[in-house]
Amino acid sequence: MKQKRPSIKDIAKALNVSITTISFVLNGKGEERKISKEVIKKIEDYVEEVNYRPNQVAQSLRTGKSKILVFMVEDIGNRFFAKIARIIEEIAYQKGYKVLFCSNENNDKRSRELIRVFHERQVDGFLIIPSAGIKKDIENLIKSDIPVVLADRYFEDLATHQVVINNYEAANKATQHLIDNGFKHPAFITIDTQQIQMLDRARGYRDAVAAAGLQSNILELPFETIQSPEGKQRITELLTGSNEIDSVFFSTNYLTQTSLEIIKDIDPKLIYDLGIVTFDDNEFFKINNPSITAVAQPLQEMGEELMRIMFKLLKANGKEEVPLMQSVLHAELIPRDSSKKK
Amino acid sequence: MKQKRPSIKDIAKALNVSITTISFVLNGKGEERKISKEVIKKIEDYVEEVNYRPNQVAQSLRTGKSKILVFMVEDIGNRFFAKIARIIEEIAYQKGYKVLFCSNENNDKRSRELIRVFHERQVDGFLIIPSAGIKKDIENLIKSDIPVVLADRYFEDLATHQVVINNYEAANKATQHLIDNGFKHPAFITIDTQQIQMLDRARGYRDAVAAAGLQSNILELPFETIQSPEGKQRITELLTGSNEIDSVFFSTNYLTQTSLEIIKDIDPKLIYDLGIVTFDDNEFFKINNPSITAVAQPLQEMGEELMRIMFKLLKANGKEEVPLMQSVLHAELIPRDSSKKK
DNA sequence: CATAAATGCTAAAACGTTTTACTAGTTTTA
DNA sequence: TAAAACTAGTAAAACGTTTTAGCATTTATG
Repeated sequence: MKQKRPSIKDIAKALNVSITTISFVLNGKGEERKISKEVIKKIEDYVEEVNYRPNQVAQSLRTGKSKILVFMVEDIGNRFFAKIARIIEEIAYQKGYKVLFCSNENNDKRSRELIRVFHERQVDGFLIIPSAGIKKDIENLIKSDIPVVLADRYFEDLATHQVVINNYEAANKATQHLIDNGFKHPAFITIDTQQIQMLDRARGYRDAVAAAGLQSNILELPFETIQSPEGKQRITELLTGSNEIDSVFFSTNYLTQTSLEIIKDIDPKLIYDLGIVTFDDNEFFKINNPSITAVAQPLQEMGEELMRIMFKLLKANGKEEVPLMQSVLHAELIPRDSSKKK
Repeated sequence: MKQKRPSIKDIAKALNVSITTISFVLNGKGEERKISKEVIKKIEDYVEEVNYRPNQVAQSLRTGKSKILVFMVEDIGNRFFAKIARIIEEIAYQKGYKVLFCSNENNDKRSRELIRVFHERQVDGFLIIPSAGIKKDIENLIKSDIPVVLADRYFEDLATHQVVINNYEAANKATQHLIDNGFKHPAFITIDTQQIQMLDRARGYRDAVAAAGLQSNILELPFETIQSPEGKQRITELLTGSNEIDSVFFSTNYLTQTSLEIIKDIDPKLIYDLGIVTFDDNEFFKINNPSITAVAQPLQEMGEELMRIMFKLLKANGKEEVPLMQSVLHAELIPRDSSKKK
């Protein structure tokens, strides 16, 4: 038979003390509240014996804290986000927090909905990789005094705690790397978005080709079309068209993935001729033939930094004013075979 | 200024009705409880106006339901689990449930800890990819009348609701496929575990080589050593040793990943000679040179089936007896270049 | 020796819901 | 026309905690 978990009340009855006393003891305030050693011992022993665990829902209702954080990403099925998620989970658990993950599909409506739902659920903090159009919502969230840390991207003229990488510099170097290796016509394939990290990467590319006196060649694909025939068509056109592209820099992992497929479809040998650099590293890029040069984001560091900031905010507890915490981490170019001039 | 969210009590005061009435109306019991049209309208309008949202924590405390499910996997950073997670998340959200993901690292102690923590948090159901030694804990969990569905693996002589694939058959066919393609010495690399899905895969392999009158050659690596020099050493030995291995069947994705690296290290050309088949597909296997033959698990279907069962259990609500629901889905062999005899 | 302070505890309110049991008035039934 | 049944609600308990305010005793202080 399923038997009810003991509550603080049951313990009180069994030990003939008040629930107040028990609560104090359980929360380590026994000494402070001058509860005698014997009573403390008695309570602790009994709690141990019946394996009492406080009901966290009741605690949440009373204290307004849930010990739950939310990590909102584009797609938890995507390696980049999943890896960070794993790191965040680990750190959170060590501190007694749980993490709810959710995917916004880069969609503003969905982001809004998710923020609303979790706000209602009294989560203690938000770690958000925001879609482009939810600046207002983020602002409101922050106004309601709940800890919010943005990752990967941010909003211009909205002061937020955030952890990003040096996108401009990294993209600039990556393009430079292609140029240094003798490529004369590096193209840039990216998604059509106003997200700042993508704009920065594009700027990095443009400045690098301009500095080298080369011509810039950018293909911007709408997010939705990437997997579609239309998107594939446009990539194919760029690669086989009349302009003499000799190398490509991809702004993000899923573009690379799709494009590598297309490149293989066009001609299995093409990949040996084309210079390739991609944003976001992947175990398989190392294995691939040829191995793929990548800009590796410091996932571990990003997760740690995000949580460091989050815990600072949680500690401050909306009481004291905290200075803005904004970290810019460094992504590292990992040169491999795909960017060597053949 | 941060202002308190309105509670049901505030509404009651504003409209001069009782909180009971409001609760009934909000829960769609207005008609049933004979609340007049006017009052219903009045309440609904006001609720809309002040954008009232019930406090879910309070609801949980009162009803004992949290509308939160847990999906426990080995490692949420692993593609296989992350993809299923995404599918589960999607279905859950549609039904108003949230999903907490957690990684047990294939570790019993950690699994236990996680189960305990979430049980305390009153989650409504568990979707679990269990580590090998937590049979007892799963049993207890089920006894406490909370919905539990296992995925990917199960326990012998413990009747659980579960969704698995036809591991034996799939492994058998995969090995057969190598043999059919002319490989005479297929090896099997797997992890050293008592997990049933791995044992089934091993059986599938053994039976296939035996049926063909070939010799079986199995390398079992402890889970912890896979990324370590020791593990790499043993894989290297198998591949370069005196026994004339001409092909390998990998039992799981992370083994393949590590091994492909090793193969590349041994000799970049080796991969073109070696026959390779792996369990678990990956976007990059299609792209790889040569493309890698894989046994693809039906992720979408697995997620859907898991949730179908979970919702059945949630609906039954521990009241009515539900028949055991056990699904065996079919993994599909996707032949690619790596298993063609050269 | 009277008062003040410290000691060791407890009663009860509060968090925001759901739900059971009830009520006062109106309508129907026999 | 008295009793039964219905209508349109409401009061209050309960879920399991935390926390404020307070209450007897005992000990210290002047």
